[in-house]
Amino acid sequence: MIDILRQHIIGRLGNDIDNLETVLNYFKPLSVDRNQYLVKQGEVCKYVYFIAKGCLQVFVYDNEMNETTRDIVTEGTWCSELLSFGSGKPATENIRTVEPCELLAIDKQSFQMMVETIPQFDKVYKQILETSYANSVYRINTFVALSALERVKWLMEFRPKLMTRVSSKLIASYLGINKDVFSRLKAKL
Amino acid sequence: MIDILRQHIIGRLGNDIDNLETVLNYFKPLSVDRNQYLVKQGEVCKYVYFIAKGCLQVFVYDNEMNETTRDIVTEGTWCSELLSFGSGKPATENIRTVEPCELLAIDKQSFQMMVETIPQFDKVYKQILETSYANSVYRINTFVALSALERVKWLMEFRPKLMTRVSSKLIASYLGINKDVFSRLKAKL
DNA sequence: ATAAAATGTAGACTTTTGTCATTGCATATT
DNA sequence: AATATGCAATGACAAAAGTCTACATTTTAT
Repeated sequence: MIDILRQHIIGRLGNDIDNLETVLNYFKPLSVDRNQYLVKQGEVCKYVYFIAKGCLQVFVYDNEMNETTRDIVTEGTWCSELLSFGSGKPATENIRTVEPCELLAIDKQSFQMMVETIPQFDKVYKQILETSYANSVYRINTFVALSALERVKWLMEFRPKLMTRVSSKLIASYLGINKDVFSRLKAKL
Repeated sequence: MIDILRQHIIGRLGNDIDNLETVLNYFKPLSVDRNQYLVKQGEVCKYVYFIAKGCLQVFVYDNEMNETTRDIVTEGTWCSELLSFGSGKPATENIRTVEPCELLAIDKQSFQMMVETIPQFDKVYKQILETSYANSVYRINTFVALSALERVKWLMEFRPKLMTRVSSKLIASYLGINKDVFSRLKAKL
């Protein structure tokens, strides 16, 4: 399992990293059932997770406990409530497993030790932050002006695998449209 | 004008900074007319701007040249297409003055020299990035699930000054709703 | 100061989206 | 195996949002 992370890091920083194996030892492998919370709104996010296998939902609750999903994240990527992880302040979002997952978790202390051990690793946090920011910006610029139908088309073009992998309910909350509407629009296409 | 930036930096890093005045000298003051582009989609963003006075619009064009506004930024804050500035890749967004502006601009070379001169300044980039990310996340989680009316209410609660300061057209493109709808909803409240 | 251009509002109408109730199906639970 | 639970699809209807036109007003440019 750890090999997936090894490949990921080599892909980003190159394979001339001295203490790569030491670094990898900082990560704790976790097997998690589906529908388990990794992060809860209001609590501090203590880990950054690398998803070796599975799928996570990043979302918030509104007043009526409806879910709005900001992101659906699958294997080969990082996931965390970064701002809480970085600052130690309460998280503003929830993260929950959508499927049984294989995760590699690193806590803040280890993360900081890692940064000291391997100067290059400082870049990783920055890279994750920049990627996260880029995704958010993209999402705002893409979604805000799109109609429900256009959002569905977007999904089918750019994240087609999600259509079959996760529930319609989840996708609807990701697209910001009603689940009944989503069902109808799918039928239309 | 430079004093506004001085105060801003002191407010963030404290006033025990050795070379503060040297740092401030890196910034070029700019007076810009309204409706001038600071950054264009497709071109590289070469500066980070501090807004001493005025108002900027951060937006994208869609296929029909409609504008979608991701942010409206006023004095006392930083503004840039950070990802382009950081990577040297083409910008994905446009930035344009909404009013005549007094800006303080710093280019990348100066920015990097500054980071070397004042180690603390490394934090500034990270802070700007984190703040930008936090804003984006907030915006997604807030807006995606809100109706047009709720978005207008949100604006009146959290950014009431914009209502009188900038055009309804601009606000509508910021809220992601039609300008006629925006006009009607305002009348309702 | 004046003309030109852009903006804001309003009404009538169309289209899109949301809500609710119903049904069938699949998946857990005991 | 029987029951409960959650999810997806559909129809009927209500509500919201978008479009288009017209017109008044404000702002900008000359």
